[in-house]
Amino acid sequence: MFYKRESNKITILDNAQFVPQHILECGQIFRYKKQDDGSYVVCSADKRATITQNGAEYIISSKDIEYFENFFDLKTDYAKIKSVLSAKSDILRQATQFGSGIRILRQPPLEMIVSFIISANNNIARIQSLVEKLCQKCGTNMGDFFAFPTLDQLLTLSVDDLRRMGMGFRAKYIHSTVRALQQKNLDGLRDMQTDERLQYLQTLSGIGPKVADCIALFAYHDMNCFPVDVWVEKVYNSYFAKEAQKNRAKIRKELTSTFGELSGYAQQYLFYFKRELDKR
DNA sequence: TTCCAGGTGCATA
DNA sequence: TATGCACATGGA
Repeated sequence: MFYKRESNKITILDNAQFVPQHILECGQIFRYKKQDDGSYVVCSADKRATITQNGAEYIISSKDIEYFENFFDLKTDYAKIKSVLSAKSDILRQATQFGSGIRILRQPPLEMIVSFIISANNNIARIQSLVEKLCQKCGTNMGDFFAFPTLDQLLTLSVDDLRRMGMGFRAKYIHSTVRALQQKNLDGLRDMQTDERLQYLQTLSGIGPKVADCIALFAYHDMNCFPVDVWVEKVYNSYFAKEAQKNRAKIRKELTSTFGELSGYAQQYLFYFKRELDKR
């Protein structure tokens, strides 16, 4: 075990397998904040945790510690995954080294569905601010933070309410999708095969192939998925393409056939690697 | 001012 | 099946 769980905290003993910056800043979660002292506050559904550093160790503190043990996917061996991916190509070796502490979070389906509808043609800073506005507008006040809204709470919002928050053309997508979800048990999607799950998700308004992949990956931990966005397009054309390719379906097909059931992991290492490098 | 952001939906050929 | 364009908004 690389971590120790107690009643209200988890101590990460091996920081080669857990780096908060890598985990939180690789684009899979929008509800986190870095504090002035370097610690992080992370929110998911109606739960909250803080991550602080103590020498070579990280401490995750929360009153819902079992939830966050699962949330951070602590039972998966990422050393093994990185080792397999590194052997695939030089760029994967570099990417897994660069984002060595990445872990794919296990997040609530409803929160991922709404958040990634908001993500369409949007930038990460703005997605974060819109998700936070949504929580403040109709999520439960937990004292020191606002919970992500429940389906019932989301159902109280009109298209105009959503527009006033700044959702733009996504307002009607969210409005329509939360209504469709009244008839659906989102936990039932856990038992589906990859294609069936993606197919269902794409029947929802505002969800196309890329957003469906993100939801499957971050809410259902389906590692057969490889979301292709502008950044993955850059990754593909920089490191994998024989000739320039803009067709995202073709890019996805080739990359999933390269990485198989480790696709989701590979996607996050590559996304984080390319995006951070281009920022500099 | 113009461009761009973790795309999708819809019309057209 | 494939391509092109509109869609809101705010930061760089």
